[in-house]
Amino acid sequence: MLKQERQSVILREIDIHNKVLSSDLSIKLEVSEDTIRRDLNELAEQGKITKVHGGALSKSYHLSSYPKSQVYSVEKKTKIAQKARSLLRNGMFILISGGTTCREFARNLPLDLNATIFTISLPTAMQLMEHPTLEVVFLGGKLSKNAQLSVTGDVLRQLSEIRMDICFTGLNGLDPKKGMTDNDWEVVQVTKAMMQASDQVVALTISEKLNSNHRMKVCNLTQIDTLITELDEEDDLLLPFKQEGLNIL
Amino acid sequence: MLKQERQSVILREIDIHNKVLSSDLSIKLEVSEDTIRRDLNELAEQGKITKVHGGALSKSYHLSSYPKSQVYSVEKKTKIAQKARSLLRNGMFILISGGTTCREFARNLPLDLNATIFTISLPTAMQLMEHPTLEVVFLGGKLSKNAQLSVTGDVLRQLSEIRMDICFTGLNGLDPKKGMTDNDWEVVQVTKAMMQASDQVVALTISEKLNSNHRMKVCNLTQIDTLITELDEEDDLLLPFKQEGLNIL
DNA sequence: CAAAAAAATGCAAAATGCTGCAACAAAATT
DNA sequence: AATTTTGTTGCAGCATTTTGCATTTTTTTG
Repeated sequence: MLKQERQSVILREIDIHNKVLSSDLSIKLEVSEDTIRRDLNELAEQGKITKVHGGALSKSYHLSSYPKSQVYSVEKKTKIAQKARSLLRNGMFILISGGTTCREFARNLPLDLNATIFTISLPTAMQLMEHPTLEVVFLGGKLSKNAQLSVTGDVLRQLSEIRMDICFTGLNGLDPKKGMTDNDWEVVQVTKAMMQASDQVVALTISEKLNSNHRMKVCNLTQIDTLITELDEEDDLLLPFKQEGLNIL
Repeated sequence: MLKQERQSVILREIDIHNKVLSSDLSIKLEVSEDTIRRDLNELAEQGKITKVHGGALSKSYHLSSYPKSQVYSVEKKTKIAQKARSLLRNGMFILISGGTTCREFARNLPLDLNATIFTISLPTAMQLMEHPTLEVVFLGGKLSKNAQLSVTGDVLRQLSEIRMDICFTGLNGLDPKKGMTDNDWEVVQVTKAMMQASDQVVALTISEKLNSNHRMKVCNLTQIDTLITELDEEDDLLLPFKQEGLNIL
């Protein structure tokens, strides 16, 4: 086996498992550990991996700066939640997605609301469990660790089989021209499906996320019915969205 | 396990819980406490954590986020969780149900376990999301407010369509003659289905629940393979169960 | 203050890494 | 074709790192 072959095997291995052990590779590739070490040194010099005692790690393996998930801008989100309450009616079938804004909304639902709420987000579901009267249905599937919501498996099928009155969704970026955008592919897919499943789509977002863009497109503005931010209805920032036909609260 | 991996795991733990105990980490990571102490010292020197007597704390927040107080008999349940670890293997498909004992089990899973875990319990799922390597699948459905788990709808069907290696379930009453009993009809149904779906059934319970009975029957003792309590294997309380053929841990 | 828990220290065993060297193969040169 | 050059590999010997254990010291707790 050629050196390059070996090294690409090593890189692939690291890509998959985030780590390799010299001893494992030695056996698997049938060369001495010295050779493996030399390979690892070369790859490390090229900056492709991080060499450590006993093997090597993927460069992206540094969870050290793991972003702490805390709810920021709580006041704004509470304000949004309170505006959104005006859209609720007893007997509705409501879809609520994930994110801290939706969670805040879930926390602020009227205590006397009688409705059936579907969700795909674990934290949102936990929040909804505290409500006295709501029926809560969780649409299950494989859970994404980042977003803490169901992203694959049955979710898309399940969403295609239900019809909801209204869908409340958070978002990452909203632009008058480019529409709603996000940077997590799985989240994009499932958000699209949620919108499809609902008669009415309501976007909840703090104003910071207006006029910002991300890699992947979720939908055009035309697919959103109502936009709720913490801003006053007449705020200039909202004008472009109003002109595109969105209902602003 | 490589040193760097271990340290990443430690950092992650601290990020999530804001604190770690050397003794916990020693057990979870299967190294001596000396090694853990050395790791903590290194991380502290790098300024990433704050070392304290008995473990370490996050630099930013000095309060624990995990409401241990809500779980009663934590020590017993931790002991059970640790015994249960011996049944786990990499690559397994594992079903974990709800209840505080199961949650404690979920909290104590080995940090290097690679497995796919299915659950129907919201709190268990939340706990599992904190694990670095596990795949987590939530079996959705209408959520029971009492038990905080999926009880109807698709759950029973979904459970009938999968085959798990092992099922860990908590329980409310276990009697040598009357078998496993509970007092929530929906929970009984879904527990039955979970047992059906698994090759092996493991019951986790604190000893208080032994020899107590409830209204509805879940199953006979013969349908349980292993019983794990906080008691010593030789405890007299366990004798009747051993005689019925249960494997005791 | 005394007992228990945790930490520090020193030490030894094991694992891993490094260096120089020789064997060998492939490519380049004469 | 023969020789030189270059690169790769495995090995032996030595250095370094890591880890666990025994012992002593420090801290915590009642």
